[in-house]
Formats: sequence, structure tokens, C-alpha cells
Amino acid sequence: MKRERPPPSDAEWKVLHALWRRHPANARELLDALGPETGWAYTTLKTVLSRMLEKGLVSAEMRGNTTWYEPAVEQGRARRNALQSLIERVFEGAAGPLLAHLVEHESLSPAERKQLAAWIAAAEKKGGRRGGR
Amino acid sequence: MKRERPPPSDAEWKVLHALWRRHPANARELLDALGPETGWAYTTLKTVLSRMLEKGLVSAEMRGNTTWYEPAVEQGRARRNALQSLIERVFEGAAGPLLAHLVEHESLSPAERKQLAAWIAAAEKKGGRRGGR
DNA sequence: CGCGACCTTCTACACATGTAGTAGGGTCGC
DNA sequence: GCGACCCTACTACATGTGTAGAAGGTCGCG
Repeated sequence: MKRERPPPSDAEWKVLHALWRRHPANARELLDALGPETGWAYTTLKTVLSRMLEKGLVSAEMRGNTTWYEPAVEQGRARRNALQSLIERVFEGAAGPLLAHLVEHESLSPAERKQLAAWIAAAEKKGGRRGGR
Repeated sequence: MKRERPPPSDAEWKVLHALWRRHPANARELLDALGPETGWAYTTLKTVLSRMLEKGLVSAEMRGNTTWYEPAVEQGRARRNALQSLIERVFEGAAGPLLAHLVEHESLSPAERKQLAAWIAAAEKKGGRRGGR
């Protein structure tokens, strides 16, 4: 059984993105990376990080007097969970309408469209639906 | 300028789904519709509803001593906002990876896949990307 | 007319989250 | 050795959310 990990909050997603991009990282580095868009105080980031540690979203290791952080969740997994949760919460479990919204409103680039078409074709070929939940 | 409407919370989405399905509705009807899955007490629902009223998510009209509720937001708009917000928060604004996740993990039914392919084709034909945000 | 059934509004409280201050300890230059 | 500087841990507080109890209005029935 996988440990039940609470989903990342807004602030935590920001930290995760920065961490996935570059890690390990200490608080100062993270703040430099996040500062511009968040305007957080150093201690704010530290608070967020400690909560993430409790949740198991990041792991920390102290070297000298500095704590080095690493993401403790995989980006793909985290995203998938978030997506799944959105589908349930907002789309009542039906992925179809979600796709409609995406295609109609989310302005895919031609490249993205093309790749998407390729995925579809691949899935098509590979046969039926894959077992869901 | 559209009034800034806070996004629905989890509980509020549930109420909205019920309301979109059937409205106007009073608290009792809503509770009957939601009760099974939520197990809410009557007053819990009422609290949620009054908060939704403040947020402008529903509108209410009192007839006799009963309040009748209607959704005050369009389902499509609400969903689009939620999706947009997810894309920003979780996917850093890139819809492409989201699609990848969908196609790879969300177990689309063959019908959904087919429809998606059709959309793609249509968009493809219709030429370039549509104007985004 | 009084009672029960049902409705409403108020009040409450715990937990999550955003945000940050304060205090205390290590390190390095001078 | 001392002060500047940087790091950490602890504490704090407002707001949003889930959840619900308590108290009080209304209306039909007997």
C-alpha cells in the first residue's frame, strides 16, 4: 500500500516545479528561483518546505548547517494524480468532456496537435482501452 | 470587468453538479441527491450553500419559507476555469503534457478516442492555432 | 389553538494554507 | 574575539473549508 500522501497545495506545486528543474537545492537557491514570481520571504519558503517534508513531498538532508532538498515525488505521478482528481471533482469522472474543452479552448500549437494525433493513432493501434481504475 | 469569483471548493463542486442536473432545487432535494455520496447533515449543506451564495456561485430565491437555488455559473465556464487553473498550477501552462497524460493514462474509451481524433482533424483542417488566453 | 414537521439563520470549531516574524546558532573576515 | 551574515526552528495569525449543533420561524392538522 502506498502511503497516503496529501496532494500538493498551490505554493507546494511551485516549489516542486523548481525542484524538479534543479535538485538538490537549498532554500536560498529555491528562493532565487521562485522569488520573482512569488515574492516570498525566505522564511515563508522555509515554512512551505517543512510542511512539504511532513507530507513527504520532498526529502531533506542536512549538510553543514544547510538543508538540501530533493523532490520525493515523481513529476509524472504527481501530475497524474492531480489530473485524476480534477476529472473526478470537476468532470464527474468523464474524461471525454475534458478533452472537448482542451481541444476547443486550450489553444494547442500545431506541433502539439500533431503529436496528439500520433498518440491517438498509437493508442488506437494498440487496441482497446487500457484498464482504468 | 467580470467580478472576481472565487473558484468552487470540493464540496461546492458537488453541489454545482447536482444543481446543473436539476434546478431550481431546494436544500432538501439537493440533500437527497447528494446525501448518498456525501453523507452530509442537512445543515452542512445549508452552510455550503450560503457560502456559495456569497461567492456568487448560486442564486437563491425564497418562496414561502423555502429557499430555491439555481446555479449562477455556467458549467462550461466553470470547468474551463478549473482546467485552466490546473494547467497553470500543475503543468506550468503547457497543455501538451496534459494531453499526453490523458491519452496515456486516463483510459479513454474507443469512442472518446475517435471523437478526439476527429476534433484534431477538424482543427488541423481549419488551419492554425486558435487565439489563446 | 397548540404541536410536530420542516425550514431557516447563527454560531462553532478543527484543520489546511498562505504568509511571515523572532530567536538562536554557526562561520568567517578583520 | 566580535560583529555581519546566513541558516535553522519555532511561533503566529488570517482566511478558507468541512462539518455540524442550537435556536428560532411557519404552517397545516387535529
